[in-house]
Amino acid sequence: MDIKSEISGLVSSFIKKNYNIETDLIDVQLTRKEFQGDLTVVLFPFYKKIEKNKIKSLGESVGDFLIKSSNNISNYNIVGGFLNIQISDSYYLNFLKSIINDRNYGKSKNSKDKFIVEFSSPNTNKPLHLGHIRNNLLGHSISKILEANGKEVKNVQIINDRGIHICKSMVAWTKFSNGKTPESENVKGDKFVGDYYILFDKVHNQQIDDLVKSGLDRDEASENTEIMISAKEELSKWEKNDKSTRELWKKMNSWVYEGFEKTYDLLGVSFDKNYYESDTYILGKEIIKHGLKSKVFYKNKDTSVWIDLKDEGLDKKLLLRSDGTSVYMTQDLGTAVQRISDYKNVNGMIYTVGNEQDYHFKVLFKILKRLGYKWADNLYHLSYGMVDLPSGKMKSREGTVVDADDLIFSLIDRVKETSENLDKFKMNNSSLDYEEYRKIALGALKYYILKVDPKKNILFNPEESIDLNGNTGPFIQYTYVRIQSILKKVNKENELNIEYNLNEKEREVLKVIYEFPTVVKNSYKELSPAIIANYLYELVKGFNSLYQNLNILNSESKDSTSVRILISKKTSDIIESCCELLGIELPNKM
RNA sequence: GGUCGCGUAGCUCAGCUGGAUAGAGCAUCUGCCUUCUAAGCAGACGGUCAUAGGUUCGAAUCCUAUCGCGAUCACCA
Repeated sequence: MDIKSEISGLVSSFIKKNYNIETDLIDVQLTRKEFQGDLTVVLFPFYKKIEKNKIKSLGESVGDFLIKSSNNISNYNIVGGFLNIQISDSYYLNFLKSIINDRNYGKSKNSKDKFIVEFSSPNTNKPLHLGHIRNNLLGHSISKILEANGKEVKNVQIINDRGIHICKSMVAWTKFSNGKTPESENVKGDKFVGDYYILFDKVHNQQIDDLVKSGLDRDEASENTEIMISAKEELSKWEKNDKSTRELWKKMNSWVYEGFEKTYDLLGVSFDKNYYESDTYILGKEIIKHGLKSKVFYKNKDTSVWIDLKDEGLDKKLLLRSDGTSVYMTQDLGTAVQRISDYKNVNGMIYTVGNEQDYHFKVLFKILKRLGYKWADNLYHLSYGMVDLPSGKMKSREGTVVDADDLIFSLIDRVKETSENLDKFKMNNSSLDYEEYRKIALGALKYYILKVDPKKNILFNPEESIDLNGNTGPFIQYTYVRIQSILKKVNKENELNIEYNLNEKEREVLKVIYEFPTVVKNSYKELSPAIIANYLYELVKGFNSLYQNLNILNSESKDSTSVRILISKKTSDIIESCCELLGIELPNKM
């Protein structure tokens, strides 16, 4: 039985019996580091029921009672209104013994719940950037966290593969490429297509300037440049299913997908299924039709379709343009319904999308509910803050967007350089493999991004902000690698003597290990990888302190050696588990 | 203007459903490489938790107002 609930139960029954005080759930919490003890019962609430000067004697009698009735409790002390309870060494040691070979420690048994997690969801007109990195890392990590909590998880993305933005790239390519391809130029496909999108913008702006010179006002000019008109024609041809347009569209999108795949590989993410807006908008339109029939939606005079959500504190929302074409919301309705019917019996769906779309998802979920879908109650928008740069926001127009691939490769270079300057490698004239540099660089990036609460904005300085020292991914990887080299030196299983007296540092680490299952649950409840990341740091820091200050091997007694080896082993297991939840790979050497 | 989110050390961030003297890392300064890897350890310095009220035995945490920053309120996605 969990020791917390054991104490909670003992205390409340004791107080009821001896003081005749009915209590709510007794709050048992972890004792703060500065004080002696492991768990703390807060006695302040009893101020109301008994006189203040009797609190201490109340605490004492509770403490004495606890020691008498549980052999897991070895001691207690009272500071102010806090009853600090010390858990016996044998409890910790038995606990360690019981989990030492449990590779799934902290994870829940399969509950057969099925979840869909959507993330990434790019446009197909340009490469992935830093914002997508945060999205991908969050989505991937949440997916792993759900799995650790016993859910069956499907990872999906919705690819925005149609619209004016793709047509822009298509027009620019047709006009200016002379038939060049990613292969012929040896450029990554998404980058290749993105470059034509940029080229479109450049030509477009020139033509605007020309038109302005000839007397048009700027807004008008921007709608009427030669190249923009071509793009619109291309879009309309696409809508009409024009064969050559569709073929070009397919070709250029396939280039982009190839490029995306490479970036996903680099990030270590993958998807069970991709959805395409070019498919789902059709279903979306069907849903609108039904919604009109059932009067959930209404038609304006101009034949555009709307929903009125004013009575829910929201506004009216457009669902179909007057020309019958679909909008963002139309497609999202279709996508949601499609997914649920694809996967059947879905218990929850999580959308990993930036917080600029908070309102959109509020409305989407409301609409689905009004349409009568029962599962609409189980939709969750995992909303995250923007990634800002020291220079301000990322703006594609100003060229301040940080390209995902570029960023990753420059990080790998930096890690390599830093590593080569470390004394340990210089002195032995040795170095690491590229594979290790890659893992370290990505570990740094992933940890850096995931340790921040998802809903907060991140300030990202590509030059300076990823350190390799301190509270970073590499620190965690480094600790892990050191533990492996300890464990390599001892290959025999060590017997654990339950009579052993733990010292303070050992207790510290065991306390943290004890908390792991709670942390996994919390990160699921809050949908926050940051909880895992911050926990991981606490564990690793505690362990390092133990590691450095005590001679783990060859220590004064056989017992202390075996305790420390087992702690090392379990710490290493938990680091592995946490890193898996965060998508961080662990190097073999550092 | 309406709605939503954020504001904690010089910088980047933790702080779980209210609990003890508000915690880390970076930066600055002091020690520690003959022990298992110094990408480390031990320590110093650094705070009016945006501000003002309120609830409470107790508030960074909950409520209200104000200020600051951001997002959003499109027949864009």
